[in-house]
Amino acid sequence: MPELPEVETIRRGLELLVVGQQINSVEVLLPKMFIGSAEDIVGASLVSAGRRGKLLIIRTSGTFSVLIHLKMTGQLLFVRAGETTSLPEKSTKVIFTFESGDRLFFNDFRTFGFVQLFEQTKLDEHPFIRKIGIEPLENFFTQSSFYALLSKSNRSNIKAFLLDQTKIAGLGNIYADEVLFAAKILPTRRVDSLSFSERELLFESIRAVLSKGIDLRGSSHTSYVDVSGERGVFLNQATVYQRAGLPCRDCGTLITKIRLAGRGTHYCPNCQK
DNA sequence: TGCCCCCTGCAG
DNA sequence: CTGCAGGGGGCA
Repeated sequence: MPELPEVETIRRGLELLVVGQQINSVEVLLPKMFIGSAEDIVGASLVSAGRRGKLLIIRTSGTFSVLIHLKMTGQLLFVRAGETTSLPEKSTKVIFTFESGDRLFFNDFRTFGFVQLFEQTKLDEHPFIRKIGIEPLENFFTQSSFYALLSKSNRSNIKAFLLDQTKIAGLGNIYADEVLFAAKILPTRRVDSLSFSERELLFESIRAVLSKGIDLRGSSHTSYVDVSGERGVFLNQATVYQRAGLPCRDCGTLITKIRLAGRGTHYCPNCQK
């Protein structure tokens, strides 16, 4: 499931492989997943690949930018002109073909994701972008800004807080569980019960775990791959996610799994307090 | 604030 | 064959 580290890995791939290319055609195979008129970007060149939380924002030389959300099972796959490929396949929903003959395939078997064309001068007014919270790896994500956010959510549990994209952008279920293990905090803890030192360690853990996720090119639990089709290796080092019933890497206690905030939630009942 | 829904593949 | 996987919108 693409979270911040996976989307960032894809963004870097797009920057390397498709930025600078001119769009020759856009083939939409499932209309509900493409918001806007494909012809509006034909002939435009891609000028940058950005990211806000889990949303990719590709700017073009024309009027429209291309927003892409991968949700649960979206993939963006780049194929060079003339390269042998099994694509498109049945999960392929949109195909971008460039002037060079290179192609970018948007695959999504559960069809939760979307591609949307949006006027670039109005991006700040985009209803979804407006709601996205602070970028945890940017410099303006400071301890004081984090504490201010926490103080506005006293009654929620810390796991739900971390998953809320309107507060901190980019954490999903995998990284939320991993962050809480790193911070030695139980996912069920109420925000207002966290001590100052716990808040401090939580702040550091968010940045450390997400950075490590990017370094390891993301998590490939099910369908995540980068634009070159490579899987990420973060989960090889996961401490709790998908490790229910296995011994904690630190203390050997068996990892527990519960359901919280509508998500499978994994933690070490000994290391996390 | 929490639960259901969108949808499909696959584990049990 | 049922239920789980979970990002995010919508609703009570």
